[in-house]
Amino acid sequence: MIISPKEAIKLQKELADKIIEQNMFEKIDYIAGVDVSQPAFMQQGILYAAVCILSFPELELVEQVHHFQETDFPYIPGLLAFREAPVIINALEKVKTKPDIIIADGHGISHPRKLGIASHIGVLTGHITIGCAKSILVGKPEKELPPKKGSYVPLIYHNKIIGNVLRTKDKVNPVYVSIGNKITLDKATEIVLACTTKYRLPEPTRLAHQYANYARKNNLKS
DNA sequence: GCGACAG
DNA sequence: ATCTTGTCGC
Ligand SMILES: [Mg+2]
Repeated sequence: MIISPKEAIKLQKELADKIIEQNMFEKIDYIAGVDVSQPAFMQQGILYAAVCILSFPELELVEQVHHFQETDFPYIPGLLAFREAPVIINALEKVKTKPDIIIADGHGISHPRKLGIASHIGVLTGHITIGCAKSILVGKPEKELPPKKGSYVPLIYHNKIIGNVLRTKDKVNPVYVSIGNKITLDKATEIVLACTTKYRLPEPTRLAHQYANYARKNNLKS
């Protein structure tokens, strides 16, 4: 029962209606970063997912887990979640320290059908999620982005604001922040910036990427 | 029909 | 996404 791209698109349209664009949290003590690592140019193969839990606002690593499994779904722009979300969700179930917010490496509602991987994970798990992508899938920046860290401009698609283009480091390419689930764009942007130190990517996602890569290269089991 | 196109 | 050392710019 391998879901087809056509069925995947239909499912995205249904799940998109379940997204809540309001802050559904009160306190933020722990933030998780999730990402996936895979062998070069392997459409079919094993995917390693990593979840890094950081204390907030200290940003100290308090727990990290990984999980790996085979995949059959190829990478198709717009359908990334059907390839990466399964292993990520399984990894999340191994975590002891339940995160208040999850930041995913990819888009949230800044997606052709409003259901990028961050929203996909949010709707399926009920978690509060934020999308933080490294490049644009759809939309265009409203105007030129100033070079200073902390500056941001709206990401526009069909004349609507779907996210924010955020500069997380002086004179370095920005990241694209969007609502995943149960949070507002303003709060999501504020949190991503608060999670940023000396690198382009926010610490949760940066560390998850690093650990997923480490787990895969060292054939970590479990 | 053509071009764009997260990771 | 990943491969992979040195090298250029701030
Ligand atoms: Mg990734």
